[in-house]
Amino acid sequence: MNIGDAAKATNLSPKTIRYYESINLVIADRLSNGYRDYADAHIHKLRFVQRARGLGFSIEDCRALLSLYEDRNRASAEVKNIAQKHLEEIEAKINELQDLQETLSHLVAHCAGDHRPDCPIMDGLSGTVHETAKGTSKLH
Amino acid sequence: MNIGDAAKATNLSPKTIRYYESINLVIADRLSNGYRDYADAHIHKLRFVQRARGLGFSIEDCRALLSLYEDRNRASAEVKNIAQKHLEEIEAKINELQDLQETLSHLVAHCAGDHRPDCPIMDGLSGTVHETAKGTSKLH
DNA sequence: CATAGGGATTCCAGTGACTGGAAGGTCAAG
DNA sequence: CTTGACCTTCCAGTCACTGGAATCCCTATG
Repeated sequence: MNIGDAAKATNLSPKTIRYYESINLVIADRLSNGYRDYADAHIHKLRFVQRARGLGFSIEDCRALLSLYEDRNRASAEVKNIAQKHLEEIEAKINELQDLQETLSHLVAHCAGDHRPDCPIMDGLSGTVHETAKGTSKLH
Repeated sequence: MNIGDAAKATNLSPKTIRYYESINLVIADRLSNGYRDYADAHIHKLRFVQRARGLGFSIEDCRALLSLYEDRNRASAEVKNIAQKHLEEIEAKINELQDLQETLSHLVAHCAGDHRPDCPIMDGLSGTVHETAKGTSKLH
């Protein structure tokens, strides 16, 4: 199975599959013409990574999860540990974004949004206005 | 005022301030020795950008907002438009993350997390298990 | 006056996870 | 034999910085 078919089978792009190989995540065999060759085991690994990425795991998490996936003697505790950490990061980010949402939606709600220059959003950004007791939020 | 003091006054790093200048966002004057020189107007702009970034606006949004900030004849509608779009992106991302959180927290909750290899998280990632009717989520 | 330090300057490279595009090799069909 | 669809590699760009190297400038002290 060549890379195009592997792409269809995994819902990844050929580019992404080549990228995964370049970082030694999933390495295909090669045919005599230099083309990559994908067997079922490769497809399973790629689909595994595709799902893990879809759940927001980083590539390094995927690498760790993949090696646990291949390990018949793994402890589920190791898997759970990775997933738990990731879940906490997601929850932290949700909280961050909800804070931003709250601040922004208030500003937006109070802006007339007409031809006049007066604008509570601008006032908020320029510090004209008393800040809410949040501390400056940082994304990422 | 040189860049170190400007950094303290704006809660940005000198690196970041130089970066902002390199992308023509906030351009300082120069002293005869080549040092950047920051006047009050520069500091106000930098603080404005710092707050906007803190609310998650992209640099390009900041650029647009800054030019509206400087425009005495702006229409608040333009500001609101930018903020509204950004707010919608934030809300979309919150929804995405909440979907992930739900899926992940279920998987994590059902994993024993002990020395045994059996693991519902792994089952979920390997596609062993029936998927919930969500469609594959994509992060960005 | 030499020197030591703490600034400042520029430029290059790296981050994460791809994606786009160029230049070229391979294969099956007509 | 040509066409077109595929494959290969490599380089560059994304976003918003951040780290680090090499060099320069300013002030204070011995």
